[in-house]
Amino acid sequence: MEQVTNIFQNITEQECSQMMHCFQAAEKRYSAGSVISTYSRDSQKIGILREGQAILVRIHSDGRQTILEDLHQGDIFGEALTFENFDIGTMQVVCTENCRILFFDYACLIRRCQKACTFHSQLVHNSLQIMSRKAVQLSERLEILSQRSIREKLFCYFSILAARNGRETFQLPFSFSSLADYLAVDRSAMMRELKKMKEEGTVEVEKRRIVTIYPRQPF
Amino acid sequence: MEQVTNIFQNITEQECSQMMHCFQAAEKRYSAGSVISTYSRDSQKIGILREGQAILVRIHSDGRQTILEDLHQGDIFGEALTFENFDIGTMQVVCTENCRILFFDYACLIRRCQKACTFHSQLVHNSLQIMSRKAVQLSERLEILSQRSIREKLFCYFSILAARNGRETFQLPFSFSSLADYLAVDRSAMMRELKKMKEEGTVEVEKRRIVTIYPRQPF
DNA sequence: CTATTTTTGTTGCAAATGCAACAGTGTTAT
DNA sequence: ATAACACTGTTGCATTTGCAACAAAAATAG
Repeated sequence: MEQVTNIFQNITEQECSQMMHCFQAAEKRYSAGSVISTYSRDSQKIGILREGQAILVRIHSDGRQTILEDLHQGDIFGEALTFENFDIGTMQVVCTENCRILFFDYACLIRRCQKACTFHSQLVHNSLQIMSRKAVQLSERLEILSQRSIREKLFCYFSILAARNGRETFQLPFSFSSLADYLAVDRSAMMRELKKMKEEGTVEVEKRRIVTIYPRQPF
Repeated sequence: MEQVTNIFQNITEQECSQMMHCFQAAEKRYSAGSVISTYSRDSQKIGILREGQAILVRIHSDGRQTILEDLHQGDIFGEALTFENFDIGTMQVVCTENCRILFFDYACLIRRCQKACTFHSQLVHNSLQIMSRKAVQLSERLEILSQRSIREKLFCYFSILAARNGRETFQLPFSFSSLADYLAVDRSAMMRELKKMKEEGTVEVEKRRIVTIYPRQPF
């Protein structure tokens, strides 16, 4: 079974164009910094982030705002999907990069349309996959951030990457600066810790290539 | 619109029992510490956590394990929903409390059964709601844990609770010990910080009743 | 190729944090 | 009623961390 990253995965070109019509789909572009107003205006639409990055924010009464969710390529969003018991209009989707977004009717996703398109099951499956994979990713990062020290955070993240790669060696997916952001720690403090770990021989670092050397397990 | 916490919300009793048959549903009980083996054996089943708590863990080759997800009441899980590009059998759902779990066929959820039950849309809608609400919750905690200091973490969490309650006063949903766990900080350090904040007058604490006093916004 | 920007690597220092340990208070079980 | 247990509140101390600041290397743009 393959990994689902695209809501239209395993749906043919032909079915897609058929569906676009069926669902009254429309693609729109937004520039970095702009607010996707369709979000609050038409709660019946859901959006698929085809390209770019965005955030889902909640606006507090005092003007402060909380980031509720980070949205990346392939993510699905829409009021129909995030409704909680707070007021409509207090939430916004804001583009942090130039975005390309495909909107379509939420009702179409959850029930079959008149024409009884056969790919509906696949579409629902893909949606569920994308959302549950997101939960796993978020939980993964939560586990990392729950670690108390920088050293533990590094270890935790490294072992996830190692496991994902199936070996003790792997490539960092981003720069050390971004790594510090991802681990939510100070970059210089992280570098210092990394240096110590190298000296102690618990990791080997060469550019973005990392080799983890697990300490002997006590038992 | 109301908050969806139960996958069967807005589905009548009658439809439910009809569905149970339709979906070959079965409820099982697990005691704390036990592994839900159905998870890896029958990948076509999904589970609904009706009662209790569980975790989704990945078992590494060296015996170590990573918690991928925390599962709480109402959560949906199943291999069909969490499959990534790692081996089957390396993941387990382990009960951390006594659990009551309802299993049913995943295929039934995503496509209409022979009898064309009308509540399918509702079921799919509920599933999507539950999963997206989970993403919001996880992101919320991520934002909190991304804060650098204990003070910022407290503020961040308190303002989320305040916003949720619609006022500056609210009740902590759990003990201070649990709060420290939730914020992933040392309890005594948190108490110390809380004391400082009380002295400075930025919060009022009386048992589990918290009043946040926002500092004047600079502009 | 050169200028500019981003990333990496370092350090001193003050402040924040975790740890350990203990006492007091409240809660629950027997 | 009393014991057992969980939660709260506190403190000293060693360690870790964040911050600020700077230099060098690497990547990118013009």
